[in-house]
Amino acid sequence: MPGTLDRRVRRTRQAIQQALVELVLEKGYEAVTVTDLIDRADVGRSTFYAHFDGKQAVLFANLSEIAFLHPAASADGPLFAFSLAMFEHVAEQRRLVRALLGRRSGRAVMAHGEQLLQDLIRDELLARGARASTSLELVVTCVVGAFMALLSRWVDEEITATPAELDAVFRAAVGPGVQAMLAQACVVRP
Amino acid sequence: MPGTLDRRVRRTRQAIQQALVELVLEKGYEAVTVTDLIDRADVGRSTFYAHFDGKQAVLFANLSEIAFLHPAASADGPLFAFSLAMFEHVAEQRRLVRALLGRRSGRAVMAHGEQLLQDLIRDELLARGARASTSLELVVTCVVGAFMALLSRWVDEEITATPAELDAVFRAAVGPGVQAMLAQACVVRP
DNA sequence: CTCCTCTCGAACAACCTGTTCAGTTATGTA
DNA sequence: TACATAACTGAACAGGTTGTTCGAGAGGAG
Repeated sequence: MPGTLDRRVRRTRQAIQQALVELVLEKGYEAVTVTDLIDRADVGRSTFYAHFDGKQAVLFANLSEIAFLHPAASADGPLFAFSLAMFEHVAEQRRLVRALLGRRSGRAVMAHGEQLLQDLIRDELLARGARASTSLELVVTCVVGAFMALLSRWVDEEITATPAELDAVFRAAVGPGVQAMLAQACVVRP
Repeated sequence: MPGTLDRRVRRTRQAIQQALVELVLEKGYEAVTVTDLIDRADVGRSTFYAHFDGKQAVLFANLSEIAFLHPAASADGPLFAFSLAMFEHVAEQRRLVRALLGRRSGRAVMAHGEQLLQDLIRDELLARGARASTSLELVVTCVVGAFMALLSRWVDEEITATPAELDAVFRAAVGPGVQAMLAQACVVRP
């Protein structure tokens, strides 16, 4: 009995979450209605609202199940080592990620993803000797923006590339600048 | 008679566009309804639909009136010279830009803004000797992402900084990486 | 001043949301 | 297996939104 949950509950939630992914891929997030969702999932209206507050809640439920979006920051190894691994994981589940984070999904999810990445990158820079400041926050924002933009256009298939290529460009683009700033920050430190 | 338009038409459109800005700032784009809009603008429902297809059309109409979002690419001067000017213009009209491009607005507008910037930056890199390729497209995406992220968080007042500071961080973050790639590209060229 | 365009305002069907409730399953367990 | 319970059904509901229609009236252009 996985998750100590009633089998019916598992089945229902699974059906709804699956339906959302399909529908987002077909019509885009905005166009999906709760009615669409319960029709596709073949679930009663009242049942739906017993499990979720609305379609956005389903979206977040799906998002939180993507484990590789929560890696830990590291001070060792190359800068932004998370990048390649993340692109590779995304490649494996491109369909799902596309529905959740792609152009056709909602803005709230995008913001959620950015938040995760923001914390991750800030931690890594702090671990590498940067000191907390407005300036650091700005740099983190740049790096997050660059990565998310790459990810977005990739899953939406506006650009074709391998995870390795994406990783290479990402680090080539922001790496040197960030490295230079880190060097400065280290000089300032004792 | 500016714009060869009936004064009533001018008044109506102006009222509606103004109302959208106010309402987006108050409630966020998603929450604004056409009914809100016509109440605030004090305009008949049928009148509204005589001018716009829906609230998104109003948003785009507003967006297209922001002239400084359409600068020209240049091959002279420092890399990404548009940056400082753009941040300064935005600072002057922060309220408007926030309503249009901020976190509380719609995703479609964001995409529109990204598209403009994408063309601008690609042109600049091409003018500086880069050759068209998938790789260039990836780099452009990174730069656009970094800039838009900075802009977004700034107008939403998640971070406090002067245009000069933003410009400095933006160019420090992506400048070195892009310069390095341009240098490589130039070696390859005749 | 006159004509023509624009606006008004109400009314409309169609859709979506979120809630309720009585009746019907399906589950986990004793 | 039998049963108490939790979950699901399905329909109905009020409240809100959208986009359209129409005749009457007001305002501008010439």
